[in-house]
Amino acid sequence: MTTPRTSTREHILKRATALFQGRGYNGFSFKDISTPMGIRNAAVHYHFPSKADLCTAVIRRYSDLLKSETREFMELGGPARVQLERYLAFVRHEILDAHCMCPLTNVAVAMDTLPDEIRAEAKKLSRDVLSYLTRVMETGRKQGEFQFDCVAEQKALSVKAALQGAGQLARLMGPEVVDQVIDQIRCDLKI
Amino acid sequence: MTTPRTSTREHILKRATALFQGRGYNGFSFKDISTPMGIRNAAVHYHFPSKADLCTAVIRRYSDLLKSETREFMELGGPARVQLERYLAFVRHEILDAHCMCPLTNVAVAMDTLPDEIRAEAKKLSRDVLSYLTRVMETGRKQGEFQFDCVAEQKALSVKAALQGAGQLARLMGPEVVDQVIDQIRCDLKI
DNA sequence: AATTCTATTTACTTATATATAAGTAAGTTC
DNA sequence: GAACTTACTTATATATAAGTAAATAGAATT
Repeated sequence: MTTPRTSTREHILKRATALFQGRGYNGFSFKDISTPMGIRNAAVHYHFPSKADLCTAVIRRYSDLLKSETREFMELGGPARVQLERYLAFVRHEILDAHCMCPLTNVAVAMDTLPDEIRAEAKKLSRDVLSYLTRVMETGRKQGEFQFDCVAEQKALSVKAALQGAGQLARLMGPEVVDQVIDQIRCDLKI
Repeated sequence: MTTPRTSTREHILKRATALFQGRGYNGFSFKDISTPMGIRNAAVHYHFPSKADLCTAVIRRYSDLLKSETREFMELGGPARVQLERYLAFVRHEILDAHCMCPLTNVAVAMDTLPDEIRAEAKKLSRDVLSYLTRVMETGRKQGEFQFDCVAEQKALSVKAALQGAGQLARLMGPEVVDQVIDQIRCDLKI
């Protein structure tokens, strides 16, 4: 072959991401990855011995992406509003352009059918996302950018929950749902 | 057998409901229903020819349950706060006691892998739930029970989205999440 | 008492899943 | 240029899925 070998692994990971986030753990098979790529199932197994390995890598990758998106703020601070908008744009893109759910949704749904590794990786991700959003909320309130009662952690949790739900309702009721929920989040924060 | 035959169908439906809402469409098989019931797969197929039929019935059943829970209010009106609390208690029970997701979540996640019938049934359900919640929000605001800006429909959508998300995050982060999100919903409505 | 209907089992089929073993061509290292 | 590694392939094992056809047991009907 003349194609550079190193890209195959990354290519598999990209397809697996789209499938895992798009259909859930039990909604796709190795064939859905290998056939469109023009390779064999066994080639996928070569790079990722088991489906658990593959999906763990998918979640870890998502986690890394999120960390690199948020690192700046976590280290330097800055306006919370900008950070929130950045996060909302990221979620919006995932739902509307990539037609993907948050991995947390897919893990939660199939929870009882999943290997431990995947559950653990998703729990880690959920803590990271929530601690990030909590800090955004805290900072935003302290700097007078947002207004809300109750604990910042609880507000962050509710925002995350609403966004996950929005992704699901969008599939059933249409894409406009996403912007409506995002708008309501802003509205409830008095932005 | 001496067991009354008419109950088998209902028993299947109950197990299928727990499995569908608990693991998603692609997360269970006929065996998961038949084996614990001490019957054969074929017996399940007798009552529900295909998995699509079975799951459509599950969603329809949920829909009927919801309708009977909400009919009173939709016909007679009354305090919106009472209705909202009733709905919240229903959702809370589903998540914490039955360990079930909303069927809308499970349909949305597996959307691309599902037969049309199921999708159609879920779309119907989503319209029903949203029109009910929208009316609760409208009535609540009109009667001065709730306070919120923006359109009632949008508020209803956001509440529903947050509750769906809460069910997912609860599996990853613990059951307390549900009450936190519910509390925030009340808080944002100034209840 | 014979017949018919209902619910169910037995015994399959077809399809697909994840995974592994064994082999190989091409590149890489010493 | 021999040994080794990378990135695959073919072939196959094992299991599980959804679904069906035919036989049958018990209940209800005539």
